Amino acid sequence: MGKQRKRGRPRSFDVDKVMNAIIQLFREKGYAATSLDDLSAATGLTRPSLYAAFGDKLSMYLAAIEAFIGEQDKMGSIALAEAQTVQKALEEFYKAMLVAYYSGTEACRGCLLFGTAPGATDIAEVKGLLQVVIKRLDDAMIQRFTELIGKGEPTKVRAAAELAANTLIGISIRSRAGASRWELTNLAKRSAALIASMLEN
Amino acid sequence: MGKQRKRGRPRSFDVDKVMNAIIQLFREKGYAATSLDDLSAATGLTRPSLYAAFGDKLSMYLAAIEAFIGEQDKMGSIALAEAQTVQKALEEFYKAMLVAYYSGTEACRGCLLFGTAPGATDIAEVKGLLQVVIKRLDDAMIQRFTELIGKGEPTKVRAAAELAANTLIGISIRSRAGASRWELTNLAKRSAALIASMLEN
DNA sequence: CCATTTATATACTGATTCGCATATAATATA
DNA sequence: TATATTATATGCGAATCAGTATATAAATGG
Repeated sequence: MGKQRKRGRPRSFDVDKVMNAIIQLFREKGYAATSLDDLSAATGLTRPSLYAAFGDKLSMYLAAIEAFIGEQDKMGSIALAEAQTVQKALEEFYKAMLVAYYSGTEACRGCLLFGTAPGATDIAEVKGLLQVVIKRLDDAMIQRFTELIGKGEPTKVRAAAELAANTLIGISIRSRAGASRWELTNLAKRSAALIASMLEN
Repeated sequence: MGKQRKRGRPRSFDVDKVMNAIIQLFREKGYAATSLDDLSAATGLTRPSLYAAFGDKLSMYLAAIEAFIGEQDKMGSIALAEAQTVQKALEEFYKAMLVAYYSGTEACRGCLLFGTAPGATDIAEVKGLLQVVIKRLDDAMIQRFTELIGKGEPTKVRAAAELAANTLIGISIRSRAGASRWELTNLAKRSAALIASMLEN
């Protein structure tokens, strides 16, 4: 059950490569300011081809977010799971996120979701997606913290998890404001150390 | 030196009221998705009147940010200055911010700057303004913390200040994702308590 | 070789975009 | 009252927007 050729004319492009170009463009200009002509130019595909492959503009944006966040989730989960102290786990987690945030050109920085979705929350699907991802981030932090320190005060663990999650959001926004990778790497280290120290006593 | 009438035909509208309507609209839909027709409809002014009073669309957006942030800065400074412990100062600070974040209709929530500017950083002025405000926020936190606790470890104070600043950014984004005011008030209290406790030892 | 199926290319549509040109209205000054 | 000055109203215009209709190309199945 490999990939037996489908019936009609085959695609002349690589879907993943094109999706990556779409991600970069939305990441650079946000949802509303990105036109289908921009997307067409950046991908080398005509508008009808884009429609056939990804649907309308909103569908493309949502798909781009899913793809971007899916990759981030994967990398983040690995980083959190492998490290065996809270400090190290957070350090590695932020480091993994920063890899993506500083990929591509200087014009597109930060997280596609945290960077551009808050400016498009008038679209219900975007607002919902943002909410879901934040919730998942909070939960992931709470879960890993409790695994690593054993059951502490639940309120304290929750507060620390929220600080850790908000630190990621802050890093996203700061990267879009022009902060350097080095600067945010240091911020991440300071935050990781302080949050970890709070959970020790 | 009062307000002696100017020469020509007088304005038929209140500039502050109109600016407030502009703020609400940009806060709701972001920069790019807000059209001059939208602004015209929301303010009751014709496009030429808007242009005469506020310049082009970008100028209007930047002026709206300055007005919104100016008010936030004022309220935030008061809250930070009046409280005499780190925990109370942060609690009052976030509380003051949440007043503005949850003003207006349900459609427009959160901070005009943190909510919509990161999605418009392809415009240099917007990116610059975002950077400046974040820097000011960091500095304000560092300064007030050192005033309240006396000179502690500079790195620790800085880290705590960054956590406090990122907490505000996180609250902004969360409010746009649909979090309730009550929910974020509690998050703010938990964060304030934990950050304050870190500075005590 | 022909029919079917899928992808691409060209070109069009009707709506919306921002900004301005022109004309009119309302005020102060001379 | 006449003139200068500023604000508002109407409407234009060139560009861009998202989405699609039609025609052509490239593959498979029979």
